[in-house]
Amino acid sequence: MKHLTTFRLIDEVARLGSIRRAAEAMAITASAVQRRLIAFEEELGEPIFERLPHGVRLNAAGELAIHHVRQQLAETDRLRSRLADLTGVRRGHVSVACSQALTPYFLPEEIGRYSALYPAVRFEVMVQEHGAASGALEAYLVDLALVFDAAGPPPFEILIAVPQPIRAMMAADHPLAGRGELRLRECLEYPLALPTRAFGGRMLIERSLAARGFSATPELESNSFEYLKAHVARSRTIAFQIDVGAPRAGAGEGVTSVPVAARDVHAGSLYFGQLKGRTLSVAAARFADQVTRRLEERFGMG
Amino acid sequence: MKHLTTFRLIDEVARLGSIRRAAEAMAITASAVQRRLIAFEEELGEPIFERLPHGVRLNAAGELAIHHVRQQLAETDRLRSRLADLTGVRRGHVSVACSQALTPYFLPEEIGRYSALYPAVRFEVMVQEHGAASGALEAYLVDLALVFDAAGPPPFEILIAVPQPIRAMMAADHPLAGRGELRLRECLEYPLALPTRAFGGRMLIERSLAARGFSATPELESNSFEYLKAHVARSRTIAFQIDVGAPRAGAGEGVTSVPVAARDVHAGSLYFGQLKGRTLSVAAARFADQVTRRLEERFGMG
DNA sequence: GCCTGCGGCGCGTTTTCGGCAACGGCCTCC
DNA sequence: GGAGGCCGTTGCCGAAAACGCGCCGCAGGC
Repeated sequence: MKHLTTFRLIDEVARLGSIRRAAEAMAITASAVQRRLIAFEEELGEPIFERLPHGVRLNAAGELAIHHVRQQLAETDRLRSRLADLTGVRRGHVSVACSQALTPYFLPEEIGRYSALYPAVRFEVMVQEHGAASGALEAYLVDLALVFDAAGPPPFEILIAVPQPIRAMMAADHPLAGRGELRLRECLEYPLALPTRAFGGRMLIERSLAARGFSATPELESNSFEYLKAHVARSRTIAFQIDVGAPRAGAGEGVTSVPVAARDVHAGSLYFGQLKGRTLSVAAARFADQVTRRLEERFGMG
Repeated sequence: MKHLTTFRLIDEVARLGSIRRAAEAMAITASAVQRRLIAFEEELGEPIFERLPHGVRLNAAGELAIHHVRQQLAETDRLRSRLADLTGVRRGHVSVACSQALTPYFLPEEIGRYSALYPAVRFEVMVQEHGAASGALEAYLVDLALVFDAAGPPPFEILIAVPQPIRAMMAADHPLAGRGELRLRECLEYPLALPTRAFGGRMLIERSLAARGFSATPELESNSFEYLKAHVARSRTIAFQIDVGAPRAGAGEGVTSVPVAARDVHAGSLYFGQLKGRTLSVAAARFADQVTRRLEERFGMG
C-alpha cells in the first residue's frame, strides 16, 4: 500500500527512536525520511517528535498520532485479509455467534458437513445470548449469528427464521419417555430443571405455566444445558429444550426427549442472519446458504 | 490530509456513482480520478468498481473497501479533533442525524448551548427517518443519531432511550388550549391534521384510534411538521406531536400544546446513539454527553 | 582532539501526477 | 436510423513532488 509509506515510516521511527535507523530499515535515505516526517507534521499543524541529540522521541501529540497510525495500519491488514477471503473459497474463515442450544447437535453437524467439502476453511463458534450476538455482528467480530429468541426478531438482517417447538427432556428410562406427545400438566407431575432467566426458553415455559395457574419452582436451575442434561439423566427430573437442541433416543447419552403439545407452549423462533448490508466472504456466504437450506428442510412450513 | 485524497475520491465516486461527477466535485479532471482509481485497484489486486455504461458501481470487494475507506476518513477526523483538543483550540466537527420533531426546539437549543462553550466546533444536522439514520451512521456520514421510533430500538448502539408522551397541538386561542390534560376523544370533536404514514408518530395515533373504534380521517395530511403547525394556528384543527417537538404557549407562534392522557396513547421512544464500536471525536463525544444528560433530566424516570 | 552517530538542508535528478484532448461504447431523443 | 450526450479510458506533455547525494553543525565517548 503506497499511501501508507509515511505511516509505516513514522511507526518505524517511533519504534527505533532514530530517523537514520528507520531510514536504513526501510531502505531509503535519511533525508527522505526527514522530509516526509516534516511534511506530515506540517499537515497536522504541530510536531509529533521532539528532536534530541541522540535521536527522536514522541511528544504528547505524537502519542495520539502513533496510536492512529498503528490503528490505520492494522485496519489495512484487516481489509487485505477480508479481500483474500473474498477471492478464494478454499482458504477462508467463518465465524458464527450462536445460542447455547445450537452447540450440542446442530452446529457441529453443519460445520462437519461443510468441512467435508472445504477442509481448508477455518471456523470460529462463539456462544452468546442474542443481544451480544447482534453486537458481535455489528462490530465485525462474527460473520453470522444463529440465535433463539422468544421475544421477537433481533435487529440484524434475517436470512431465515424458523419456529422452534419445545420438547420435554427426560432420562431414557423415565416413565414418560417414548410417548408421542406430552401435555404440560403431565410434565408437572415430576420435578423440573430449568435454565436460568437469561435464556429465551425459560420465558416461554414460565409464561405457559403462569397462564395455567402453575408456579415455576424448579428443583434445579442452571445456565448450562449440558448440566441440565446430565442432571436429567440421573433423576426423575423433567427439563425443557427447543427442538434443535434437544437430545434424541439412541444417542447413548441416557437422555431422550418428547415434544410438548403445541397448544400448551407457544413456539419461539430460531433466527439466522448477518449484519445488515454486509457482503460476506465467499466461504461464509456458502456456509450461510447451507445452514439456511437445512433449517428450511427441518423446520420450514410444510 | 494529502495521503487520503485517493480515499476521499473513492468515497465520492461510490457516492455519486460516476467518475466524471466525482472529478467535478473534487475540482480535478476525470482522467486524474481514473488513474488514482486504477492505481488503487492494482494495489488491492482486484477492481472495486464495476464499470457500467452509465457510470460505476461498487462490487463485492468494493463494499468491503468502501467501509474501510470511510472508517479511515472518520478516524482521521477524530485524530484532528483530539489534536485540536490537546492544543486548546477545540476545533472539531459534529454531525447528527435526527427526526423532524427534533428540529424546531430541542436540537437547536442543545447545539446553541454547546456552541456557547466551544464556538469553533462546526455542526451538521441531517433530518432523516430512523431507517436512513441508521444507514448514515454505518456509512460514517454522521457521528450521532437522535430519532423517534414507536416500533422498537434501532440497530445502533443506544446511548440513551427515553419515552416520549404525545401532546395535542392546537391554536393558542383554541377552546382546548390551556387544559392540563386531554382525553383522546375530546380531540376527536375537532378536525385532525396528521403527519403522513412515513412518520412514527402517525402509527401511534392510528393504533390508538383504531383500538377505540374511531377511524383516522384527517382533514389534512402533510410530511412537514412546520406546515401542520402553521395550519393548526389558523384553524380549529388538532394535530399531534411528541413532547420534545411540541410547541409551548408563550413562544409567540400562535400555537400551544396539551398532553394527551397516557392511557389513551402509548408512548414511543426517542433513541440517541452512535455506530456500535466506534470511538467518537472529542467534540462529538462531549456533545453526546451533553445531550444524554439533558434527555435524562427531561425525560428520565422519576 | 578526533571519531562517530545524530538531525537538518540545498541541489540536481528521477518519478509521479494532473490537465488536455481524443477515442470508442452505450443510450436517448429527434 | 442517425445525431448528440454522457460515460469510462488512454496517450501525451508539462508541472510538481519525491528522492539520493553530499554537506553542515552538534553532542558524547574513547
